[in-house]
Amino acid sequence: MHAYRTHTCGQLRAADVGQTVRLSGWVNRRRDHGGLIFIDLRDHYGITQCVIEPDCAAFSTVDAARSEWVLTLTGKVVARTPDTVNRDLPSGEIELRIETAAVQGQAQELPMPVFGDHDYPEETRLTYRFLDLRRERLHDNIMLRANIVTSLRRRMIEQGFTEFQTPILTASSPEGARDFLVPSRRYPGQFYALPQAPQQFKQLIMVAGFDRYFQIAPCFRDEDGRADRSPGEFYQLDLEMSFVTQDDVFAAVEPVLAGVFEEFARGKTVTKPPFIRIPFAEAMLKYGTDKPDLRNPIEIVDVSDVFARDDVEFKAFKKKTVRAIPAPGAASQPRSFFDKLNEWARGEGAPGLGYVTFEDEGGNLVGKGPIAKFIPAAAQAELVKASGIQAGDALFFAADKTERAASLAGMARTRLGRELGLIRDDEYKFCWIVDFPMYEWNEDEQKIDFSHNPFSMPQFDRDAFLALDKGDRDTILGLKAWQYDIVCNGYELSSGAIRNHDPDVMLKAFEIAGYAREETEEKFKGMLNAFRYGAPPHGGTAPGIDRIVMLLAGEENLREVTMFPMTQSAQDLLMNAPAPANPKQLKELHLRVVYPEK
RNA sequence: GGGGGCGUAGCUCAGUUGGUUAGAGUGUCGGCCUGUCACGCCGAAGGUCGCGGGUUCGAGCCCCGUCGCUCCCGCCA
Repeated sequence: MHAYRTHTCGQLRAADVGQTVRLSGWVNRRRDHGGLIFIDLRDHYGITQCVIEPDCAAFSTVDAARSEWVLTLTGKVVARTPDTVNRDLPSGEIELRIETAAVQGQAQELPMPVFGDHDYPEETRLTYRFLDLRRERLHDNIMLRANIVTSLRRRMIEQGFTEFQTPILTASSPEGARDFLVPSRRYPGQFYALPQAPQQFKQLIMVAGFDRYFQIAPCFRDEDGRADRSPGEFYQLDLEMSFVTQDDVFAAVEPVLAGVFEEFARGKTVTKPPFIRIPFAEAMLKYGTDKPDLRNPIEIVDVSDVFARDDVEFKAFKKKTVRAIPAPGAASQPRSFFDKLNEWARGEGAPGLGYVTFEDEGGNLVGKGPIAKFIPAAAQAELVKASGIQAGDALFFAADKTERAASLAGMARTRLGRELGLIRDDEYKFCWIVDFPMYEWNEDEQKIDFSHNPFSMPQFDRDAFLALDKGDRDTILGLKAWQYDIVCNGYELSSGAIRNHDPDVMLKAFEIAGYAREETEEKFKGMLNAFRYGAPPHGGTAPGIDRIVMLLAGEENLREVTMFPMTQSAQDLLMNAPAPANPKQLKELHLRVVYPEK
């Protein structure tokens, strides 16, 4: 007989009755009836009830065992009597009658019980992650993650992509997030950087002629965390293809994502390809964000013109961008509902959130509420027409400079959707956001910045682009890029582009963003050089693995789908990182620590 | 870097207007219990009320500071 087990704890059934078997696992639960002890033995595969009576030689061993001790139990599989069958347990028709018992590992009093589905503070869960990972919810989430990754790999390989590894120790990149730096021992004062993404490598792989690349790639960015953004590191399904247009990339990615979501959606509906494409500008108008949750039926409309009318006397909205957010059925909400939203808007830095409710009076929709009296019937009729609202609905207004009005309207849309219960939670709704602006105006530094990915190809004639100069500011800020995001249920799942593979256009693109040609040459030497020896047109994208798993697991926090996450403040409480380096290490690396003052 | 929430027994939490000895559940330990599966019953131990300072006759509670976790803003090509 095997030293530890003949079966797993999830394996034994009525058909195994009579066999002598050996199980190993953790004590999930111990029930002591004095003369009779039940042990629920748990391993990765399941739970089997084991029972022992006092006349057995192993009794004292089992009697001493406590929760989470690791035991090896040997004995006969017996059928439970009909009245003691446990229907909730796959192994519930049988139990193991313990004959011998061995303790493989004891457990101290637990800082966090494994049994049960109670919530525990993040700090405890992270410090004792190995215990948390034993618990059903996290254990299942991590297995789901593994299965999703396997499925993604299979789907990519089936589409003719090849997985390549790229370096972890590489060069720092300008633009983008803060880098993690790794000091060089051999070159005093010089540093490697961890890749923010394998961006340049995958483009070099295309130049090298490999045609279709993918990788489950670790990415490192030294930025602060959020619920949907791990601090420090995360994983992407990084992919790149040669000789493709935007449509080709979409056609390659859609079946992979739709497929993997179908596979793991557990009954929820998934958008069928092709996913709809929403231009960035339209998304900002209709949804007030570039990552709209399309499960929310509310669509924002611009009503600046209505409030600009001479017969509308509401001064607060004059000469501003005014966006209207229809709130279906909200007219019947109590006054407190509107007050709460107004208070929330103030908290977001807005002057407030005006509203008009609409009711049917003799076949006409009539506006009610604090600001309705400033809007004459003709203007109200225009609001109704523009927003498509009906009797019993309300219309909220966000008024400000265009960008702020759009953003506030977007947040109000999300909030209203949630509070009015308009968002179905049994759907995964995908869309592409396309036609991102290439550049944006940096108000603080009074300069032009890359809006998103500096490696994207501008949607503009090559010669005309090369001829742009400072005087063409409006043209430059109006430029679109071959740049696209995939959004699902309000989460940005993926960002990608058709790349700029033309060294002249690339130098020009960086020059517009304020980088001297020499600087760009220096920073991107490897890639620019490669582009001068025959570069194919190419493009790709990189769906975030962690967010995909989070969505499919129905979680709202990445730590629930990450095996060993850091805290929001980027500490690893289990391994105790970061930690001071010892003097010998520092000396070898030619480093001296200068602590911040105060 | 900034704002909000939280921090009381191993764990989850309650704790009144600032007032006697800070409670409950769970876990732990001891006793009883042969069919439980959140087993049950009896009993016990267990507290730097995150930390430091202040106000007060008196602080878990009020004030100031600080630390940690978390959510958000900034940041995230």
